This record gives sequence, C-alpha cells and structure tokens, in this order.
Amino acid sequence: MASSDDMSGLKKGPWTPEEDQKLVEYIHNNGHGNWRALPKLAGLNRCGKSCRLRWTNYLRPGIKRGKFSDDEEKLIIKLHSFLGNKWSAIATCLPGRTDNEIKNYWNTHLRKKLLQMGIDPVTHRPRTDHINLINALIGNLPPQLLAAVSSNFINSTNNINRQFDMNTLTNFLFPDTAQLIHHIQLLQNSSSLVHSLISNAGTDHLNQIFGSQNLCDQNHQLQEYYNSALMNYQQFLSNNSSDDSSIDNFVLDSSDNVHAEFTDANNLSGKNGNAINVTNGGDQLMVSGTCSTSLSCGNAGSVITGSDQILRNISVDDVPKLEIMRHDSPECPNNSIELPKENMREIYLKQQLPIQPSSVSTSTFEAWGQIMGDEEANDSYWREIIE
DNA sequence: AAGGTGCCCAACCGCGTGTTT
DNA sequence: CAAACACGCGGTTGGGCACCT
Repeated sequence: MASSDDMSGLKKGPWTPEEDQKLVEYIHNNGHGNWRALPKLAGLNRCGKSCRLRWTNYLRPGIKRGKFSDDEEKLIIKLHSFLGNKWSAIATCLPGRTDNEIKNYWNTHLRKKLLQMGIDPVTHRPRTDHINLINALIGNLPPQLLAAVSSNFINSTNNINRQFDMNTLTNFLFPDTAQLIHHIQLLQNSSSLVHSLISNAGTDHLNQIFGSQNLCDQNHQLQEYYNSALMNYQQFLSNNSSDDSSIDNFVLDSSDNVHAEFTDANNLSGKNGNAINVTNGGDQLMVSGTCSTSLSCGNAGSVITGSDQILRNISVDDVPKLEIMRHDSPECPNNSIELPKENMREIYLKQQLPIQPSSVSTSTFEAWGQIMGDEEANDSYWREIIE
C-alpha cells in the first residue's frame, strides 16, 4: 500500500547535497520550528519527519562520525545493561552520537561481540542457552558415550571389553564426514563459557561437537541431527550386541536407574535369572534382580537368590568393577559377567551433570568487571552516571 | 568478469505519548 | 474530555558496497 508521502509525491530515499544545504541553511536562519511546516518553507519536497530525521541524525552541529572508541563501546554496553534498548537515553550519555548510530552499532557489532564472549546481549549475563542445550544433549547421551567423554574413563579403558575411543564414537555419531565438518563449522568460535563447561566432560572432540556460539540459532537443527545420530548409534549397538560382551542391553530410565539385561556368551538363555537392576542409591549402588538360582556380586561374594537385592559402596574416585557370578552353571567355566565400568561411571556423571546455569550466573556488573577488567563496574557507579 | 552473498547503515515506518485545540 | 496534531522512539528495510566463488 502506498504511503501518504508516495500519494502526495514527496521525495523519499537518500538525501542529495543540495537538499542537505537547503535544510541546513533554513534551520540556521530560522530554527526548525514546526517540522511539518518546515519542508515547504525551506523549499524541500520532503515530509517533515524526513527532514527532522536528516537533521537530528546527520546534519545538526556536533555530530561525531567515524569509529566508536573503546571507551564509547564500553559505555554503550554498560548503559545498555541498565537501560535495554533505550537508544535515545543511551545517546544522551555519548555526546555527538545519535540514537540511530548507537542502535546500528549495537546491532551490527556489539551484539555479536557479546555473543562471542558468551554473554547474553539481552540480559548481559552469561548465556544459558548453551548450557541448557548441552545439559539436554549430555543428559541424554547413551551411557557408553557419556562414559567415553570422561577423560578418566578413556585413560582407564584398557581393562574394558568394549572400548569406545573418540574416533570410533565420532564416526558412529557423525558417519557423514561432510555433515560432521558442516556441524563443526556451525559450532566453531565457541565461547569460553562453553569451553569451560565442556572441559568438565572431557575431550577436544566434544568441544568441537558441542561448543558453539551458534547453538541458540542452530538448536533445532542440531537437536534433529543429534537425534538422528543417536539412532545411528543405537542401530550400531543393536547390530553389535552379539559379541562376547555379556551385557545385551542397557536402559537408563527417567529415575536414573540402569537396567541391565544380559545373557552370557554360552547360550544359557534357557536359564532364568538373566535380568538385574543397578539402582543409583546415592553413594551406593543397589543391585537387585530376580534369579531362579543365585548371583553373587563383587568380591564380597554377596549372593542374590530368588528376588533379592544387595548394596555395594562405591565412590567417584574408585569406580568398582561390579562382577556378577552365576552359580547355577558349574558346567560352564565362563559364567562370570562383568558390568562394564562405563556404566558405573555413567551413574556418577549423571549425578554430576547437568551443570546448573545458576552456578555461573553472577550479577551484571560483576560479570562485566570480570570480562572487561573494569574495577569501576558496579551498580552504583553506573547508576550515578546515568542519573 | 560476473553473479551471489552477507554486511553495514541511512532512512523509513508504525506506534506510543505529549500537547494543543 | 475528546479529537487532532506533533514529536520522538525503536524496529525494520533496502540500497550500496565489499568480498567470495
């Protein structure tokens, strides 16, 4: 729909030097007075609004043009943390700068700069969208993968039957190299905040995969991709469940319990008692199960018979090897079943994660003080300036 | 060299608020 | 008090430019 200016044949778009000169001369001689009446009096074929904007944003004396200084930049950021998008209010604290110029500078430079620093440009606090997504992703990682991202685990995988080195994991999760590169590109320029979070979980690979400044924008895409990657991984697990590992299936339920169903490698599937539950009970693991004969658990030789349960003390630093012995098949020498250590660690990792966003949240100016090294960054100092 | 893409920023638009009639 | 008008603000647009392929 045509605007009233179009309808009336008034000029729009960039100003010519001649128009500028007419406007400046008129205002110098007469002041602007009534903006609506000004164009006609000044001999301009523009609407009053356009004249006012041209004058206030470009032609009026004292306009400072060119690159913003570091001090101006810091001031804008800090004022914005108080005032939000009150550009005109912010502009009153920066002599010679217009609200429009500050707004443009914010949207094209400062906003991106804050995002790269891991600061939410709206709240001026450390971004939580990264954390929430990472929590969601890590919280839903399959036990083996979650365990594998722990450097402790990787350093101690020698005795584990089923090993998951990071290259293997990456290939399973991201079988299409091009896709992997694409996602790494999406996820590059990770903020230091994300790096620090990810480093808690382990490896550089994970940094590459999950450390992103663009996670906010790419959440949906990444989640979808992650879901498909998980399906690939689960497919892999199901295709490889017939190896000599005793554990056929692990399921993490909503209450953080690990349910393990197993048969052994010697086709004892005809026997009863091949299901156990390992429950996260604080500093203990509760091992329970139903067994028509008996199971022993760990070096203490505790025995599960019928429907029974035992508790076994464990600690983060000393992840035990949980060993389940079947006693009902003396004819079979390979009746020892070892619950993989990664599943034990997973329970602890699950306890330690997710990292709570509140743990990294500080006051606005505390955060800025840390980031910008500004000792004056406190509320009263800046409120004083604004007032 | 030409077309595509993304960025920057001057200018525009719509709306809310204050002032005048 | 209500309507009309004027102004200012913040969000958005689109033309120009630089860079890339």
